[in-house]
Amino acid sequence: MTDRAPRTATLEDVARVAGVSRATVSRVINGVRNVDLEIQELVRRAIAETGYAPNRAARSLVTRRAGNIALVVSGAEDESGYAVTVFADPFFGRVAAGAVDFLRPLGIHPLLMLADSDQARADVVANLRQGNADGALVVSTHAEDPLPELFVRAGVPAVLFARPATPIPVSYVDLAHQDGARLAAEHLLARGCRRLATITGPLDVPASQDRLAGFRDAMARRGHPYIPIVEGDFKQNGGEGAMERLLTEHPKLDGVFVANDLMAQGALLVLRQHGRRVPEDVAVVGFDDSPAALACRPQLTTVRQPVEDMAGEMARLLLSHIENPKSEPTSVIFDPTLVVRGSA
Amino acid sequence: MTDRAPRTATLEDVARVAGVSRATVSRVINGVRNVDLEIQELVRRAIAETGYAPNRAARSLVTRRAGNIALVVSGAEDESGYAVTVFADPFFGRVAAGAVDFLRPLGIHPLLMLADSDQARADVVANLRQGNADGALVVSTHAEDPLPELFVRAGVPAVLFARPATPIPVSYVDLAHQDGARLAAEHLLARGCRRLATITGPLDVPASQDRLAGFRDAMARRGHPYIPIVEGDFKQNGGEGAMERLLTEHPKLDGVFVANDLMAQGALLVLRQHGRRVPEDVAVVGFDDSPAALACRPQLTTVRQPVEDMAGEMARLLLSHIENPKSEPTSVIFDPTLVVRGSA
DNA sequence: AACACCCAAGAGAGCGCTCTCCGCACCAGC
DNA sequence: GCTGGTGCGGAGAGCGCTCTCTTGGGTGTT
Repeated sequence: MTDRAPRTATLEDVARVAGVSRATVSRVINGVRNVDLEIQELVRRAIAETGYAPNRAARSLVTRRAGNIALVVSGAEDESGYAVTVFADPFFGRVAAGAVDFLRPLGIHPLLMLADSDQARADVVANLRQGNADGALVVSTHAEDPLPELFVRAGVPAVLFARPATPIPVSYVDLAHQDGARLAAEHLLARGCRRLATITGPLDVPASQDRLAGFRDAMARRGHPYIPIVEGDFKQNGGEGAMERLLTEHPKLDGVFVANDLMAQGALLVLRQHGRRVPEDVAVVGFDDSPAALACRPQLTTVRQPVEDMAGEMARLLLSHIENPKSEPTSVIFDPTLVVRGSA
Repeated sequence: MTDRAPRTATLEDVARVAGVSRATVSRVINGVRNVDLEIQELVRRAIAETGYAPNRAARSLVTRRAGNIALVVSGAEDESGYAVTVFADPFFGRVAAGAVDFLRPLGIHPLLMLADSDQARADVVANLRQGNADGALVVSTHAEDPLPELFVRAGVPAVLFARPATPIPVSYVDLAHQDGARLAAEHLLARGCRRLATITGPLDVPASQDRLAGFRDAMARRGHPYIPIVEGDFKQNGGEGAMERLLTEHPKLDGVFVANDLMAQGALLVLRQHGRRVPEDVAVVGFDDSPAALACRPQLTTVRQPVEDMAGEMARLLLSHIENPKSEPTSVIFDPTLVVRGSA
């Protein structure tokens, strides 16, 4: 090669310029231990002069730390050609935002990975085993996601969003879904609704089960043992279909608890089409407090899930597991709050 | 340390098990050059047996390639505490999806970075210089973003989404915004609208300027030299405000071209509040074909921007620049299409 | 004044890989 | 039978860093 690039400065170069040893430069860069203040200044000047930037690969090689973590979305393959629906989902955006907010001050950036097939999951695990990231934040789009198990088996530190459907020894953060559903139930009853129904999420997902159980339980305690339910899919379309059915089967209902905002948005649309005023004729409470809640008219009263904080906590847990690999799995459960807006 | 972990297998271990040299194992792993088929099989077996996973740091150290690329969102600081609004924006989600779709088959994962302050931008550049990623995909949320310039100066390969406001020698992909606006204009005129107006994006953004220019130009050519405009901010709220103003100042308008779907969604809401039927009284055309377009009622007729394909092309360009560092900057301009739905 | 002690700084090994350089074996050509 | 080419595999350097070990000089104690 005749025209090799002007090789970027190394520790050695800085050391030479500063007139000290490589080890000393390393020490001031990593802020460790007794280095004379004058020499520190000397080194710093040499770093500036040479435009030195430490080589992460070399560092990683010896520290056995990548300094990156993975943010993995795992689930079934999307029917559309693109991964669109996952990443464009504001829920995922909130997770990413929460993780980034927590990690950025630490100089850590998440690697975005999509694991929507067994092959992809194997690739992701291999990638982590190769040391491309020190651990993984996992968001599963479906119940029974095999990825967490794979991570556990490979000894890769991982933290999940939401309790796994099958218990495995892995840390996770979650929401007190039942409490959230209770909040919704109490609010609907308090505003005078008496003929209530609920649109649930996919019932193989623990979160859906919990929200349903919490709602039923709260209603039962208050003298409403029977609550009509329709199972949805957490998407707007599903919410529309479910609301149609509910309206057909229970035309006189006056309140609905919808297990997430996207479906609630659909439900609102259908209610309006059928000439029902919200909240006068039918009150609607959603779940999540996603951006969609604000795009609805009336704006959605909803159970807020502090997704960003939860994602931040995931990152915190992951880092501590990376730091201390033999620590026991933990879980952190967050409390939901009710955000009252126009729909109920 | 008494209880050191059972050190993960290295090339050396595989070589020993297979009874060959380290170099040979490396050759079969990287699929290079003449290795006897029998020996290949031997090595593969040894790899499986030892559960070997190559160490990326070691490889990166010698190849001088991270095998990662950065996906950077650069712009002004968010007023909310969280990075929420950026990542929860479906537009960003589509970019991420398009990039991931293109990169995943290549075994490359994007590093998610947020650069919302000068400090953060400096950190991002430093991170790239350290070799944490081989190049950057840049999405700027505002015009005059200083990040691209920083990358160019640091010699970091970068590809931008959208033409930079100030010309700099860097590759980018973009949309033929003017053509898109023309499509909207022609459609509105074709359906009989005669009193048209437009809600623009922030006018310091080239895309906004182009959409406005394209719309005005197309209208002028068809005998409508004057078009009322209101400047928006690309957000739903802004769209609502702008529509209010438009309705006040031009109560008889019968068609609006809104520079993005989010604002169009807001405009639709306001039109309904004011008792205008869409599309009968006022026809509305949006821009982007974002998921919001489907959440509107009526669903939004909009100019589709093939964001996923554009992001994929960004990744392709970036990879080729990484491959061939002295290649000239290029740009690729995509064509918009009109998606006709209910609103116009 | 002699010794122990401590702390700052250097020397040097080594992390796991790639890749160039070589050597060896085999074959064709004269 | 010798030379030259070719194809396969090994040896070994070296990527840039961290970190242990060691050295040397200053300080404190008796």
